[in-house]
Amino acid sequence: MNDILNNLYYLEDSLNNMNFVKKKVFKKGEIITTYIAKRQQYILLTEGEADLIRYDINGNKAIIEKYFDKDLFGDVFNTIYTNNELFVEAKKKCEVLIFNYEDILKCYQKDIKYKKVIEALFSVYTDKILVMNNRIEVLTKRTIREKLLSYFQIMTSRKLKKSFYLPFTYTDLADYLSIDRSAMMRELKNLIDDGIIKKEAEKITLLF
Amino acid sequence: MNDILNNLYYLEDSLNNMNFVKKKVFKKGEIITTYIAKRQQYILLTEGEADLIRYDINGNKAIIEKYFDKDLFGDVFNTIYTNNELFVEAKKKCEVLIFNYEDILKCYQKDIKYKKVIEALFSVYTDKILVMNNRIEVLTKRTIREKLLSYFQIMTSRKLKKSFYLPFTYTDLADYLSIDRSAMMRELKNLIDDGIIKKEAEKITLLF
DNA sequence: ATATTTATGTTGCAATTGCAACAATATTAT
DNA sequence: ATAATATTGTTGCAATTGCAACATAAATAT
Repeated sequence: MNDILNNLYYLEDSLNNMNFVKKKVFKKGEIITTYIAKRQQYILLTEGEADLIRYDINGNKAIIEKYFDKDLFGDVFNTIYTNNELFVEAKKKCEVLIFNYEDILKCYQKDIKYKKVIEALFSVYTDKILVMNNRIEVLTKRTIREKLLSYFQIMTSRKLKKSFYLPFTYTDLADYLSIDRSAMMRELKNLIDDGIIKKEAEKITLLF
Repeated sequence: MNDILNNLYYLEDSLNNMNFVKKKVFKKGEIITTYIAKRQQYILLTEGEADLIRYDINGNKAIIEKYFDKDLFGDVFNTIYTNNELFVEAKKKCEVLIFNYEDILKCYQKDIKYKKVIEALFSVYTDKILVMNNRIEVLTKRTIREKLLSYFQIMTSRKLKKSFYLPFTYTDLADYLSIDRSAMMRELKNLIDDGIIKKEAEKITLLF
């Protein structure tokens, strides 16, 4: 994971020195970008917090992804074969670097020292794929219990310990697992009663 | 979609002319690669059919992905935070080209004409992400009916027509949607009875 | 041509899940 | 400090789903 972060810091530094990269600032509530037109645009969030939002056919708003410091997003990462509106909204004041695919490759052509920039971009793709693989792994589990355990195992397998802190609220966890919150709470209680997990506020410990 | 295919044909041609690319042939049933060690290896399946297989903790075998002509796979595309065994097994006689990430970047450093190779690789990543986005979109739907309709809409939104042919059996569709097959059949019947879809063998037509 | 395997279609029943509705905390805004 | 908002925790009940167990049809192997 540190590799990815290192790459992203390198990416930010490099981008700051490239003349085709635009720096922009958005206030809370402003739309940073939409994914209606495909324009192979990358946006690196250097500071702030933003949500990728989708409105479905029924007009229901859903938060698809959350972006924080050093997150890289753009239409290429969220192509989907539906015509739902997708856009990124600033949740706080946001500072971003905007650039596009063609310019990145051109800069590499001109100067071989930018190899690491290309590598950093590749690592972002790989990381997105990792995150999505994890999500699919969890979502393909049939029952709430299996979904929870699958998620817990992924969270603990990154490190040696059998415990971890939830990176978001229980309400959000239910959203992430795409299950009903109250049903999830009930199943968490079952897992505790069965001696399979321990739960102290946001800290989950696996007992197997 | 044709862009991606063009890119892949270009990739195959280019790879054939690169000295660090190894050509290999596997018989049916042989293991093409395992994903136990992370080695940034890419494998282009030039001919044949292969399955990405995972054994979970209970020893249950699951087919995670299916590969056909011109599919590119490798450990980078299937990183996940669990220690389940992952490997690719040839379902027919397979011809593959094996190469790795470092060599590809090196070759670009030496000769700028390989820009298109890098582009082709990027497009593979983007395509994988598209496929995964679609899968997640469908899997996050709560009910079987919503899952089916979401999948159908993705299938039809690629083209103007309201109908399409299932690319796999109904049994596999249930697996893809991660739902019980009989429950899915029942819900398909409901959708037909409600006049929402038409179903003729593998052909599905949306009536809305 | 026949046997074997795989896929489709159907149904009763039990288990799981989602929904609604609420109380109790905790967090954030003014 | 107080109000407003968001999160957590809980439960009865109805609806959906998965399971098991079939029959039938289609595809594949011998």
